[in-house]
Amino acid sequence: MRADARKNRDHLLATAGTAIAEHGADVSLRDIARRADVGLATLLRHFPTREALLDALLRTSFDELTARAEALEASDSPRDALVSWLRDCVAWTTEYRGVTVLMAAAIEDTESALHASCVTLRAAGARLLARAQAAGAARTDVDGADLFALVAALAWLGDQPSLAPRADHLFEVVAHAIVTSPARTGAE
Amino acid sequence: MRADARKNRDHLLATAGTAIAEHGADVSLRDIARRADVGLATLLRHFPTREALLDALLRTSFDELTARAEALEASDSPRDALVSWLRDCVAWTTEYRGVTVLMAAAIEDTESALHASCVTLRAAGARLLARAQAAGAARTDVDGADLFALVAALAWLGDQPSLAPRADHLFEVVAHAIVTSPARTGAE
DNA sequence: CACATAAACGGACCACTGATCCGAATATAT
DNA sequence: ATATATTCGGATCAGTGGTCCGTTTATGTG
Repeated sequence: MRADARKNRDHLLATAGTAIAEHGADVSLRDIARRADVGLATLLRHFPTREALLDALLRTSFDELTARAEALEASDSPRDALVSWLRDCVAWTTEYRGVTVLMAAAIEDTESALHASCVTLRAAGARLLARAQAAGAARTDVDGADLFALVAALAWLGDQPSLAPRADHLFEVVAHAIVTSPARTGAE
Repeated sequence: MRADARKNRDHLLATAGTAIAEHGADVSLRDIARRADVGLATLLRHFPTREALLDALLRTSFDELTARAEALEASDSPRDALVSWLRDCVAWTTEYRGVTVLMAAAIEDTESALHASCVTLRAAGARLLARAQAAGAARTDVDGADLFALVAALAWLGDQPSLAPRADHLFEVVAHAIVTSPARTGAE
């Protein structure tokens, strides 16, 4: 890749990061390009779709989340590991308002640039869930896809300004519905 | 109101109903106008915003849901009354894809044409919840706003094509999290 | 029935969106 | 220094919700 192209790409990524953090994931691509002192066509050449841009932007976060899931697989409490990882997932999405809808669309759209990352994330969650289930610490009638959907719904909830104040509390309620009751997570 | 205006209004409402049922609540207003053989300006004069159009379109459904809630207040099982009403709410939104997001935005936007209907609905749910709580059949740490948010999240889940297959199952999971455990609802 | 007037209509327009094209500018290798 | 392949971005397109204003039309009064 040519040096100037690389510079533009990096600059665009940085600009997109702040723009999305400020105005949500459906900010105008033209605005991002403008703020990066670059033509819209340039942005679209580097990132042909909004999904592609987000994928590049969120890839490291994705990787951190999956890495954290793997680390937690060695934890001594499968229940706490699961709940705490789920909490991290939901909390992470609050950084980038609007990303949840795109992820939900991407998980079953193999064409989407976000598809692979979403599938990986779901698999990581599924492993944590399976471990908790094996330890008798989680309902056995939910699977990885259920978990993904539930996290997405809770994240969406946090994205809606009017519902966001309830998000944390409802996370606890829903989390208790998944992990089996013996000992409460102690967070409420 | 002049006779021709009334006719246009009714025709627009009918056309909007089918258009939204087909393509979701964010279908192009221009399309609706076109299909109704009417100028976009005419649609926007009758219904100045998309919310206003939806409010007119969904008002009867809203009223049916609140009426049903009131009827259920006399039921002999506060727990079943609550769960079955919640199920109805979620099921209803599947008729009009995309309406959930607008309702979530409207519940705290007093300017929105949907605001009043949403507030009424939330109040109806809150009464059913309070009754269940009084009967010891529901968690006491959730309120009407929590209920509204939870229903919205589950409805949103059903709106996402990739997550929709899980919606029914997850409704049961979440419902069990709200009503207290003594007797399962028997739906799983 | 004819006509005046108030009401409703809709085409033309605006600013905005994502997207595409292609001539101009430019970095890089020879 | 030059040739070439790469990158750039302005112009343009079809689409969106929204507004304006001249034209049409329904309606009730003389």
